[in-house]
Order: sequence, then C-alpha cells, then structure tokens
Amino acid sequence: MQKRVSLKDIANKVGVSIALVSYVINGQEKEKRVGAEVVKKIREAAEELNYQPNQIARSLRMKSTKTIGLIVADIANPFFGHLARIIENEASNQGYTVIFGSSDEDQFKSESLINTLSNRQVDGFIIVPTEGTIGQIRELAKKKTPFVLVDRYFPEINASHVVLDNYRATYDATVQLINEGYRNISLCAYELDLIHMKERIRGYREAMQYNNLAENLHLVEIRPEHYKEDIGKAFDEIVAVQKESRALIFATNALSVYGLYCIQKKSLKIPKDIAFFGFDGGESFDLFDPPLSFVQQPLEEMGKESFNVLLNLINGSSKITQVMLSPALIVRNTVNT
Amino acid sequence: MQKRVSLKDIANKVGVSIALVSYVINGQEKEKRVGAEVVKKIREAAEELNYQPNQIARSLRMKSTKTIGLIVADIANPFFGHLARIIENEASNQGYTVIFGSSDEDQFKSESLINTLSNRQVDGFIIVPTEGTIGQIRELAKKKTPFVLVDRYFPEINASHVVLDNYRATYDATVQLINEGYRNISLCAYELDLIHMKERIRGYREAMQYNNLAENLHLVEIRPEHYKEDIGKAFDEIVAVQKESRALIFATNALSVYGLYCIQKKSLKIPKDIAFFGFDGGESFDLFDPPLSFVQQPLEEMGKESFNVLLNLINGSSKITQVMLSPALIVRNTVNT
DNA sequence: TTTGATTATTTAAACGTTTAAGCATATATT
DNA sequence: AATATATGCTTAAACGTTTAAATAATCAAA
Repeated sequence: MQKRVSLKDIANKVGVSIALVSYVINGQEKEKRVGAEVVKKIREAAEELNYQPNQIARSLRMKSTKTIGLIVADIANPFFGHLARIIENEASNQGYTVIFGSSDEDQFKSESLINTLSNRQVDGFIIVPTEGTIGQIRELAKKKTPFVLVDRYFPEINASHVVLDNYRATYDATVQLINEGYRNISLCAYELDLIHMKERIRGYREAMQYNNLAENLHLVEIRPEHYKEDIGKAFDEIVAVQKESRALIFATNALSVYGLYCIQKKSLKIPKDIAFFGFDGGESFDLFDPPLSFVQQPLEEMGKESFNVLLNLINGSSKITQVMLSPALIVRNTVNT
Repeated sequence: MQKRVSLKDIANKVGVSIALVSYVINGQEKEKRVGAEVVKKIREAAEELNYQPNQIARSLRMKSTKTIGLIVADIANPFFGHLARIIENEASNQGYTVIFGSSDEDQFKSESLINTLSNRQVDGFIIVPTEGTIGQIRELAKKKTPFVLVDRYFPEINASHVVLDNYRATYDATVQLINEGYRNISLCAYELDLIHMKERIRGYREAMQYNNLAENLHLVEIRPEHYKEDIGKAFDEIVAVQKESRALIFATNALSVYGLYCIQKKSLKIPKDIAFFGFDGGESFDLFDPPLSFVQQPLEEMGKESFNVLLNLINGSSKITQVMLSPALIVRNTVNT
C-alpha cells in the first residue's frame, strides 16, 4: 500500500494550514471565508495529488462511520442475498456502506457478529434475528444502538421492525387452496420458536378452522437440522393417509424446494396428485410445468423500508416504527386453469 | 448511541496511565512488565465496565482496518452469494470483516465502489472485475493495493487471480455430449469481452474442431441486456434448422435457467428432443426430471483460495499467485442412462 | 488616530488507540 | 559505596481528520 496523500500534504504544497484545506475540501470556503486565491490553489493541489479523504480518521473524529452492519441468517440464501442487495443499493444512495455477516441461525455467531460490528463502530444494524438472541437484541436497545429487525422480530421487545404479515401469507394461501376445492391441506413448517414461523402456522390453522376443516388440520413440523429426513417422513405419511384432495403448503423457500424434490422423487404430479403452494419465488417455481404457486414477499419494500427506518434512528429519531408488509399470492397451478 | 467506555475510563477508574491499560488489554503485560496487582485491577475494571476496543481508533493508529472489500457483480446472484459466504467465513476465521458491494457489471459503479472502499481503508480487495474496468485494476496495482481477482481476470495485467479453468469446462462438456452421440451441439454464451467468456467459447470451439464437427459449430452469442429476446430467437433457429441430435450448452447459470424456461415453453423434452448442459449448479437442475447435467465450479476452493492469496499480499508478500481451478462435470441426463 | 468590524488565516484540541522513550525506584553487582 | 540492572509506571507523539477559538491583517467608521 502506497502512502496516501493527506490534508497535510496539500497544506504543505500550497503553504497554508491544514484547517484551510479541510474547509475547502468540505465545501465550507464560504462560511469560513477562505480567500478566493487560496481556494483555487487548494483545489488544484488536491486534484493534482489526487487527494482522497481518509474515512477512518474522519469517522474517529466525527463519531460516525457512515457504515451499517447487516446480519442475516445466510447471505448465500437467495432470499437474504436479494434483501442484502436492496439494502446495499439504498445504503449506497444515502452515502452508507454495508458490512455484512451471516449468523447461520446460531445465537453464538450472532453475538460475535454484533460485537465485532459494534467495535467497528457501525452507525446502526439491520438484523434478521435468530432463535435465542432476544438477550442480544435487548442489550442493543439498552445501549441505544440504532437497529431494525427484519423478517422476524420479538414481540416481547418494543423495537423497530419490518416484517411480512406472515399470518396473512399462510391464511390466504390456505383459503386459496380451499377455494380451489382442496380439503386435505397440510402445512410444512419449521419447528422454531420465532414469531414469523409461529404466525405462519397460526395463519394456516385459523384458515382451516374458520372453514370447518379443523379435523383435516395436518401440521408437519420439521426440525431444521433434520429437514431432509423429516420432510421425507412427512411425505410417506401424507401419501399413506390422505388419499385425495391433497395439498401441501410450505412455510419457507428451502422447505419448498426440498419438498419439490421429494414430489419428483415420488413421481407425484402437481397439481393432479397433490397441490403445491410454496414460499418466496425462486427459479424452479417458474420452470415447473405447470408453473407453481407461491407466496411472494415484497422484498423491495422490505429492504428499502428497513434501511429508511434505520436511517431515521441513526439521525436521532427515537420513534419506534413497526411495519408489516402484505404478501402477494402468485397463483398458477390450480386445477381450474 | 450511549457513550462507549474507553481505555481512559479504565485508566481513571484504576488510577493508572492509559498506556498501562493498553498493554494489559493487549496481553503485553509480561513484555511491558506491568505489576501483577495492577494487571488484576485493570482486568477487573475492564470487565466491570464491559470495555470493548474501538476498532476505528485502532485502525487509524495501526494503519490496518482488518477489513477487506469484496466487489462482486451482484450479491443477489446465488453464485456470488455463495462465494461471498465462503469468503466471509474465511475472513472471519482470520479476524477480518467484509464490506461488500455489487458492481452490476457496470464500470462506473465499479469505480465508485473501489473508491468508496479505498477511502474506508480496506486492507485489500477481492474483485470480480467487470468489462471496461481494466484501468481501475491497473490503478490498484500501481498503488500497490493488495487485491485478488476472482472468477475473471485480465490477461494483460500481471496480478493475482483465482479462476475456473473455463476452457476445460466447456471443452469437457462438449466432449461429453459428443461421446453421448450428439452432433448438433450449440453453445449459448454472452457477447462479452471478458476472458472467462472468451475461454468458454474457445473450449467449445476447439472441442468441436478436434472432433471433426467444425461444420456443426453453432455459437449463439447473447447480448447481456437482451438475453431473453436473444435466447428466444436462438431457440427458434435451432428448432428450425437442426432436426436431430440436438444439444445445447449454456455458458452461465443465468443463461441456463432462462434456457430451461424456453425449453419448457416450447414443450421440448430433455434429453429426448434436446440435450442440456448447464453451468453452475442450482436447485432447478436437481428438480428436473431427469436431473440435469452441468459444469460445477469448485466454489469452496475459489473462495478460500482467493482470501488466502489476498491475506498473503496484505501481509506484505509481493508474490503474484494465479490459480486456475478445475471444473467438475455433473453428468446426469444422458440418453444412455 | 483610535476603535470596531470584517476578512483571512493559524493554532490547538479532540476522537481512542499504540508504543517508543523517559523517569523513578528498588535490587543486584562490583 | 558506587554503579549497573531490573522493575514499574508515565509521558507524549502519532495516525488524519474536524472545528472552536485565537490571532493577524485589512478596511471602514468615528
């Protein structure tokens, strides 16, 4: 790394003090009444030396890094990748950069990430919180660190969040299937103590109950670490027990994709043998023949909104903003079409 | 943001100088001969006040931020998302954090990203370079900024890189299809002035020539901004002209996925009507019936290797390391199976 | 011709670290 | 007893900015 040029270098070259150079570089030559001649010389010297400000020094002095920390479950997961991309764009438009980390749904990794990023003095966090991290989030709130939770949140904590209306997502999907004539509708969800999952389960459950299908309620709870095994078992059971009017709703994208894989393996046809309702888009859903139905999350809104809420907090607002975004049903493989 | 505790706070509490506290915090109490009693007091105070070092201040002083900049084409693209994830892990293991940015294959965004991250004093870069950015890369080299190019590189620049053996990837895929008995083999690639694409095209071309199929050579060049239109046209042409023994190789994942979409739309059956060879894995390839063949990139190696090469450069090595990784063919939908 | 205001510039502290150098004091060596 | 060495701690500069305050120079008003 070659030595970078600093304000001092410009000051020396022009023969003025560092302060003047700083004023000019920051466009404060008017307020600070810098002489026209000097302004010109400083500008030229900066240009000539190709001066680039040292953000680290500036951050130290200003106590603001113009950097946010983004903690997702896994950046390799396209859902979070997309979200990250949208947040990155929004941040960049506002002069912020993003440091990211993947928690892997592990509370210890989450804790270590929060610490690392805090020590790097990020101005705020956007966090997809993981099971068991409620204490960490509480701690952030206690320290008055600006942060926004996305995708999931803790109802016990009064903090800003931007999430999907998960209840409505599965409720609507279930009703859609009921309207299409299905009766044996199962929901495949993670066994997870996080509100978004609980809500998705509740949406399904209530939709079934309100439509007098309580006795057909069939909730398949999948252990995240054994999802392949558990989904496999669930299929065996469904195929053995339900003989007709079968439909399957998946509560996450990963579950949907592996579910599809099983459906293929068992040579079941969608929607003839079993109807399918996935979560989040994905290339496979379009490629299927016929294309598959799924719950679509408003990712763009989710990303933009979460950054903007965070920005407000960073700028000193203490208003807590809780946003619940509406899902959209992309309905395609109905028996009727 | 609550005021964070600094070395000074600890020093005041214990009643010693800041220097002593720094020594103890950094585990230098032996070398710097700090009294046992004082060490204990400082440790206790640090614990009690929950001291967390300010990395920004440390960075300024040490001229090292323990941060790297990662510039990919698009973090939302699962290929880059995975790569980012692997790099993130590797970096984290070595005490580094990652600031990322997506260039969108746009040279101006790339330039602005490089500048922003440089000003944030990243210790080095991992870059997936974009068309037209050779000047920016040259500039980095000139300034002796540590960097590693991944996925693509510029043969004109003597710098470290970690890439796939792209020539072999398409060469092997082509030969595989020839061995399966296909004769009318087309390659669908981007019209792009980047070495990885050129090499993929060359691999296909030479495989055809060496097997006396030069007259069947059919290269479909897709304009990145009009890929849907161009792929559509290509299909019309292929279906119209080639009547039998048809096979299609795609030079990137995105092309593969949209290609699949077209194949579905045209109700072509794989491999009966047309054989398929994709690039990079992807959930859809497994879900297809029968599962699809593709060229697999050693992502794990690519990520780890690129970070380690970068780390060497950061640590002062001036050795240029150029790594070419071998692709693997995942062969599945052959006519023979 | 002093005073006051205006204009242009410098000084210096601060942000939170790290670390070389200096300064006491105690202990060991001759 | 004088000197050398070891021990324990402090001082202060440095990293590259920002910015309030001080200073100096110029000019206008009285």
